[in-house]
Amino acid sequence: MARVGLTTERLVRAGAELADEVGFDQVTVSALARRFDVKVASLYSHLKGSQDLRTRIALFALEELADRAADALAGRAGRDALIAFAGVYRDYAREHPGRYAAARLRLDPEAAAASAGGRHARMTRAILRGYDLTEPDQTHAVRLLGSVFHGYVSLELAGGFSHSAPDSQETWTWILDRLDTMLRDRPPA
Amino acid sequence: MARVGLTTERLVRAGAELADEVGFDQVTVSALARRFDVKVASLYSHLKGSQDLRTRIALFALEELADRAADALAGRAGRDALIAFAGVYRDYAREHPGRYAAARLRLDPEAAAASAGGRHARMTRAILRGYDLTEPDQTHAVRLLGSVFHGYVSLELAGGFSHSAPDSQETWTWILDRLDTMLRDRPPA
DNA sequence: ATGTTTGCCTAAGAGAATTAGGCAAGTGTT
DNA sequence: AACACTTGCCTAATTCTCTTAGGCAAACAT
Repeated sequence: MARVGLTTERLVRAGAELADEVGFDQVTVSALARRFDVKVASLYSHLKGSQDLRTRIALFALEELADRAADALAGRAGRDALIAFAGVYRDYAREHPGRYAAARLRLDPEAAAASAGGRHARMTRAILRGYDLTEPDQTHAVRLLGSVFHGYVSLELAGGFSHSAPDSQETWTWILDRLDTMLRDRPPA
Repeated sequence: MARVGLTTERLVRAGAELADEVGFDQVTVSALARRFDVKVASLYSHLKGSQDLRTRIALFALEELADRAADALAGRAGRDALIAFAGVYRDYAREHPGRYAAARLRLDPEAAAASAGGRHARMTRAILRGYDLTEPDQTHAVRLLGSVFHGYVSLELAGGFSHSAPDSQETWTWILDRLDTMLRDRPPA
């Protein structure tokens, strides 16, 4: 009985790849076992079960995404930071649709607290410090940016913008441009 | 063997209710059969299977949502129309989270073509006629509104805005106000 | 070499999806 | 009212995934 060398770490990484290939919904302990050419029960030494696997993939994706966002933000501010940050989300979702879907998994409170969710929120706030917003407005803006990025990326991934002109990239640029302007302008009172 | 009177129609409606109660992901032909106190195999006279059930629930939800949106739009224009239309999405998602999730199901092209997706797009364009946008800008704006509404509603449903001030309603109003202003303003060049 | 840990196994049982084939409750004809 | 006919719901069987329990041997420490 040759040992394959399973670890939770390797399983989660492989699960993330599997998600990108077949969709996060299709990630199953059975499929993962097949991928390692191992019996299903063997995974239960490393994972609590199916739900645990999904949660771990989600946490992994959130970290990876936060790392990329942090890189993109380094040395940028204002409009540049906004564009770079937004691009990270969009690119990640297109490169890794399964992981992106995983990152949107609804986590239970304890998992959420241990997740990179907080980093994401802090980075968004950091970008907004480049704009001159009062406190409640900053929170509103955090929520707006989250909504636009997530919403756009979801719809694009679902194929919503693929069969009509103008192409998606143009709209993306247009939207970021308007958001930047909106945040810069003083509210009309 | 008393006949219960199953029909595709009744099954889909019950499936939609089930989705609202336990989540769209948990909607299963088995659960649906239990709900009608009937054996699972009996549903296969009315549905092609599990995937067919989910697709039908999605189409049902899209129609229902489009009907509500059309009602809300009747007799309104401009900013009022925007606010009413957006409110329909948000309220629907909060009243019927399972159906809303169903409506976001990725449909195969033929199902998508037969869906109310086109009505949704046309209504969004109708709202934008109240603003003075050139053609490409109108398409960009359709996509922006879709992204914001969907993104906001998803995040709110996932509990993203529930544990911090200011409350979600305030942000919602703030966002719609900014969108209205943005669409009204001539672009800065 | 020896004992301990532990990685992967076999076995077994439950729930979900799907297909094939059967009987009786309805429906329509005469 | 009796006829066949359609069809709604059934039983039965197969496949697949998830999960737990318990076992053997490989890796590791000494």
